[in-house]
Amino acid sequence: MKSKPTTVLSARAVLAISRALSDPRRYEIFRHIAAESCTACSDLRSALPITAATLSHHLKELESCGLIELARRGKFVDVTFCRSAWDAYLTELKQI
Amino acid sequence: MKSKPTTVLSARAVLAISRALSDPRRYEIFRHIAAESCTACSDLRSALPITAATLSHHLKELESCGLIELARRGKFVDVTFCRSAWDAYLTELKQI
DNA sequence: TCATCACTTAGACAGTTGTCAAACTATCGT
DNA sequence: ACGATAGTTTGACAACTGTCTAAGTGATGA
Repeated sequence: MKSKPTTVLSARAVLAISRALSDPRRYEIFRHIAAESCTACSDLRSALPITAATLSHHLKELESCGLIELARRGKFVDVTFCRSAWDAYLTELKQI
Repeated sequence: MKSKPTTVLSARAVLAISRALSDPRRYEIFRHIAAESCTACSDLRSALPITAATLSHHLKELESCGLIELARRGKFVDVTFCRSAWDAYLTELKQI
């Protein structure tokens, strides 16, 4: 009996996630987001020594591989961790 | 009670492995190795469309992050999958 | 010993990527 | 309407990386 209803990830998707995690800064950003589950963009900026432009770039990378979601809320941008994508990724790796 | 006696990976080690897996070709090579558990270098060459030099480069990358081990056996090089490193990596990621 | 085989090293090149400053867009408060 | 705030886009640059060819190393077999 399978207890995981997670989506199956293509090889491309797995690679995209691995690539996203392979940068030190992006990895740290990602861990912050995952730990908080949902953060404001500006919280990340004050927590990490990083330019707004660079943070924006990294967030877009993390979003494009499905690990996070970005949503505008007025002036701000909410960042939410997509645990389902993360679980799917781990499930895929576990098969190795 | 912990059932996993795996080594704890530093953040650097995790990053090194993620980086190693982020290249399409290297990922494919790695999966071959993991599937076979132990292969000869030349088997990989015949299984993948790749130059000897490039393969050598990728194997060294995979070795330097601890995912595989390389051992000379006469003319040949044996490639073995280090499951303990892989398990340690997954354990680390699972904590996210 | 000599040619071949299996792989490594060195060097070069093209493409990618992380980074920042500066200019831009959009929203909020006054 | 205006200025401040939050984030994005653009453009540029340096550093890195994957790839190949060519030359080198070392073992094997005749």
